Amino acid sequence: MSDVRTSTQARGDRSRARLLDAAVQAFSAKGFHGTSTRDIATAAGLSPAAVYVHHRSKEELLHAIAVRGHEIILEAVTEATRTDAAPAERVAAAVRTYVLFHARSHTTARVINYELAALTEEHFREIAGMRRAIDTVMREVVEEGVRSGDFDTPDPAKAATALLSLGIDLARWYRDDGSWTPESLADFYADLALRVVGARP
Amino acid sequence: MSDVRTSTQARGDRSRARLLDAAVQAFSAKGFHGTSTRDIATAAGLSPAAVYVHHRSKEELLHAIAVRGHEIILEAVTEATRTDAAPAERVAAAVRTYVLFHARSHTTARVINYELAALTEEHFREIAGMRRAIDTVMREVVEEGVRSGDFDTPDPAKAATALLSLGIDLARWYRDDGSWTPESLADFYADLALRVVGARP
DNA sequence: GAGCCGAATCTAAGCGCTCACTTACCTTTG
DNA sequence: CAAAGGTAAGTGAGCGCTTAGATTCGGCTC
Repeated sequence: MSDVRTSTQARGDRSRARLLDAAVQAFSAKGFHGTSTRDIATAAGLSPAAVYVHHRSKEELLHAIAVRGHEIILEAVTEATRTDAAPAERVAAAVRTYVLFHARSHTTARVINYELAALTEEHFREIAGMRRAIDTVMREVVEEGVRSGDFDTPDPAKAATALLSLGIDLARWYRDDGSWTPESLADFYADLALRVVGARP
Repeated sequence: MSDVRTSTQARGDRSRARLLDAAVQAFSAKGFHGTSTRDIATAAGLSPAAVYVHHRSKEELLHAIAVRGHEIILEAVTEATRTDAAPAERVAAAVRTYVLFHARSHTTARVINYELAALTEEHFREIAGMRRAIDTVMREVVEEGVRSGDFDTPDPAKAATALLSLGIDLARWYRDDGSWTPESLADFYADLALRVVGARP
């Protein structure tokens, strides 16, 4: 095993990651169709052709970004709700986690929420499945709270949709240079989530 | 005055409107950069060059769509809150109006909420001003309710942002062929808004 | 009311340019 | 030397937009 810093393998891995990172930044700022493969290569410090050494196509870059992002979110939300705490605590934890991700990783979040129409039909269906899974996690916690009598809402499915909606839209308007921190937003939205589902005081 | 159906003037007006309409559909489905001027012209039943008879550029089409859409929303929300009803009723009316627009006109709403990055800096600033005005209307109703003691929320500005956020994101996920009607969503979100601002029962 | 003009609508053709992606080749490293 | 990383120099296709000119039509003249 050789020095990691000079290994060909490690160099390749680093370039691959730099390209993905550059693609996230560019797709977020200019959109998939507004970004050229030259933009991505240049931002990664490589020649235009280098994109195709590590990725099959521009669309495959978007797909990789989308899969990774949705995996992270699904795991985080699942983790947050997989406790034996009361429904109120679990909903608050799920929303807090979800909001923190969308605020802290708003660049990635913008790409994986707003650029999905540029995916191939097959890739889109794959991502749509992951999104349905995230939706299901949130809806089931709300439904459970309603069944147990902890929550009171006229429509648990709409309530769950609204909670996810708030997190997603956060990625659209959130600015790093604003005065609202991810943590203060997570606090506010966690409290708001309990109002939305009608959690008993 | 000649027959309207055959007048040159009327033909021109109709083409202009058809181009704008085609642009809304295309921008919504494929994004600004994913749409070609040929797409727009073809959808409007005209040759590619006809776009430039009625509009200066592709960006100017987007600008016209954005101005129109924001004018409608600002007027609707202002109208809904300009009554001497109690704050709770005014917030509910504003949210109801806002949600109805974003559900019924989700195609337009998608364009004017998600394609603004493609505007020139000057046009973007113009639209940003209109968006701030909409934000102000909503925030002021919430703040007034808090001052009068009708509402109870730890952060009126965040609450107002959340209410607008819900409406905007609705345009992203709403489908005409879904089972949720604009009216049922408006009802649900109006009730939800009162929970969010902590309206006294 | 026939004949014509000017303005507006619209298109065929195509301009210069950038796009995503490929090929043929060199370099680095184990 | 084999395998992987990387690039210079393209490819054809499609882009936004322009130009030159044909067509349409209301209104004016006599």
